[in-house]
Amino acid sequence: MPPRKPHSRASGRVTLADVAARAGVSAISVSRTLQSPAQVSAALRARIQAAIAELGYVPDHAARSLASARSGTVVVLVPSLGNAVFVETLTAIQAVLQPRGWQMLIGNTRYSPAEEEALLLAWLGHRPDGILLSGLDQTGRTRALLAGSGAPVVHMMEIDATGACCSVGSGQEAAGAAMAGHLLARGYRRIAFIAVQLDPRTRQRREGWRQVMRDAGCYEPARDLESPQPSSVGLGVEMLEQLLAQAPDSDAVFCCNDDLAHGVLFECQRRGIDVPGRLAVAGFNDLPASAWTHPRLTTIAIPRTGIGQEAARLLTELMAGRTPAQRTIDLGFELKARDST
Amino acid sequence: MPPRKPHSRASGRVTLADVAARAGVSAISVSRTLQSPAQVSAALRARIQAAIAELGYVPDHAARSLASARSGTVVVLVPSLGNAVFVETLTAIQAVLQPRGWQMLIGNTRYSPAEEEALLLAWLGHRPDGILLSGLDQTGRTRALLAGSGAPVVHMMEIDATGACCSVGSGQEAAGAAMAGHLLARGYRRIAFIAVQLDPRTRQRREGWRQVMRDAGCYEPARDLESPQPSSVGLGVEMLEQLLAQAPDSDAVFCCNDDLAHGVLFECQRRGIDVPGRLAVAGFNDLPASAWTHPRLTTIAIPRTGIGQEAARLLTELMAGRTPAQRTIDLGFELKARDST
DNA sequence: TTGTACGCGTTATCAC
DNA sequence: GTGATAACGCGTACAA
Repeated sequence: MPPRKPHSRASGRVTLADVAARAGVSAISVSRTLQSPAQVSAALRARIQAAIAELGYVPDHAARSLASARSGTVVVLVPSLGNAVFVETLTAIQAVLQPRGWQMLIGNTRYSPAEEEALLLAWLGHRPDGILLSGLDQTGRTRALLAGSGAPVVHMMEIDATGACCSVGSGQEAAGAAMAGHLLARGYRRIAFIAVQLDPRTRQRREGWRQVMRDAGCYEPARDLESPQPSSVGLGVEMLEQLLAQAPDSDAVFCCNDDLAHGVLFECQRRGIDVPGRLAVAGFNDLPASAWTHPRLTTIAIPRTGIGQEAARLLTELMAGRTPAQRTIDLGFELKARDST
Repeated sequence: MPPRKPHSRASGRVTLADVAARAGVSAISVSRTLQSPAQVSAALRARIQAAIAELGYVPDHAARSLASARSGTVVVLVPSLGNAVFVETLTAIQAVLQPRGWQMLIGNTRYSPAEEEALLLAWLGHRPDGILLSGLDQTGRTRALLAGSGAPVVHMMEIDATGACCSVGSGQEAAGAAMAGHLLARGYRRIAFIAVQLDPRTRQRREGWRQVMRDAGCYEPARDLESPQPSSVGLGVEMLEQLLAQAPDSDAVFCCNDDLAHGVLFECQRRGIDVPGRLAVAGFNDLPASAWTHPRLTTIAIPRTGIGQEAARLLTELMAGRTPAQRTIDLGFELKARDST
């Protein structure tokens, strides 16, 4: 019985074999010119490169990934893309990974551990060589998926005191405490805190503020505001209204991030509230605009570029199979005392 | 001679075959349970799904892509991630593509056609099923790569009057003209324009403004400012200084985008320049904060969510092999006349 | 330095 | 409804 006619399922695209045929060499030589040119003689290389250019060959990532067991991708999950903090962190990560041959698979979790889990599951099919996560509050299933993936993981933004996982970030509680200290030092006593989004980092900043306020004997629940809504300039306006309604004698507001503080600043201008004379305003994150508001905004800058760089560098160490010098890197923060306090 | 011992190159991860063995079925049944459950009997399906869960099986994207000639990915290239316009467009795209089973491979071109080309080349290795681009100003090589990829392409933000390619966006020149008309209608005559970044859309907006100003006999080169720098709030401050230096009698400024306008607004407050009494200020893009600035900013809103939705929808049509009703979709814009003019 | 044989994990195809 | 077999395009291992 004659063998069944092999049915071609070829994609019609230019393959390594096509390039090889064109250059009159074997496929593996083409592969080598791309992966480790040094192993191929200059003469062959030239012929092959010409063939690649003529045919417009683009290596097939799937085939390469399957054959080499390396995908050349790194999954990066951030809670938001509308926030300069994460965008700049992504940029810094890319600056480290791209030159070393890795591509980023970006996911936006929208501050939801459930969405994070779903995103991770989806991206895991790409067999990433490494994973970069924001925060430490993953779901149980996410932890299981991470463990099962076999890929090294680095957490960004927060630091894990236990050292159980690799992390690069800033101490959020310490930062919150520092701002509270700054306001007290400037003589403010009736200091409010506006917490929105209520993600773990927001809570930690608030905890730092509460602790210092309690220690100073100044903590009053009426000045401890919160809203689960996502942060925005408009929400800052709204929260200021709420603050003025429920604790009108407050002399300072510490907003859990800069967007909120910008809204507060705008609303103060609209109402003719003098900042910082009548009300001091502080933010968190040091967004680019915060250096230019009127008055210029006092805020806390976390080293987002540094975090991205260090996290990516740490991950490349782990992906190379090396044991990093430190598993936990606290990059600190900087209090930018400007005109609004 | 005995056959060479086959060297295992298995990745050690859970595969379709592992799940099949566990469930006591063939690999293809597992595959079908995942791809087209209807083809598998309920009994088998249950056993298989249990096995999948027990083993924590995650399908290998590379193998699937290789075998099926469909990658399930769509490349989306945007000029910036620091701009709410593109972030919101991305969100809208994802809302359409994700439920239909596609993943986004995001690239940030930083307004550079050369970076766009490099990014495209890198992502093309993933054999995307479709491609979403921002703008119409691609390099020759980019066009060649696109054509060679075989994937359908939709351009966003600008519209292609020739209909040569599929595009979804707003007429930038018309929008620029509309704002010029608005300012003239409000009685301003010494209207300046601040152009930064100088991407094609900025130039088109400026062209619209110039045309209307010339027609009104009000165009003066001294009020036509430009800077190649990337847009930022700080640059707005700087450009206002420049404007006041070279054309101090200007009675209105049209900024090519809202960041710039925010900077101008802040600097006006700092200098005590009354807006809009002494100087009217207008922006472009309607960033979320623009509704809350003091005074609230007059600007032009382009339907970024609609653009993302329609572009993604159009792309899905093309990816399905259908011929879309229209290849060019102009979603228009909306002039938000607020307090700053 | 260059080439041959084979396997990576999955789905298309065809047979039962 | 279920399964056996053969690709998909490339890199690893080994041979020459």
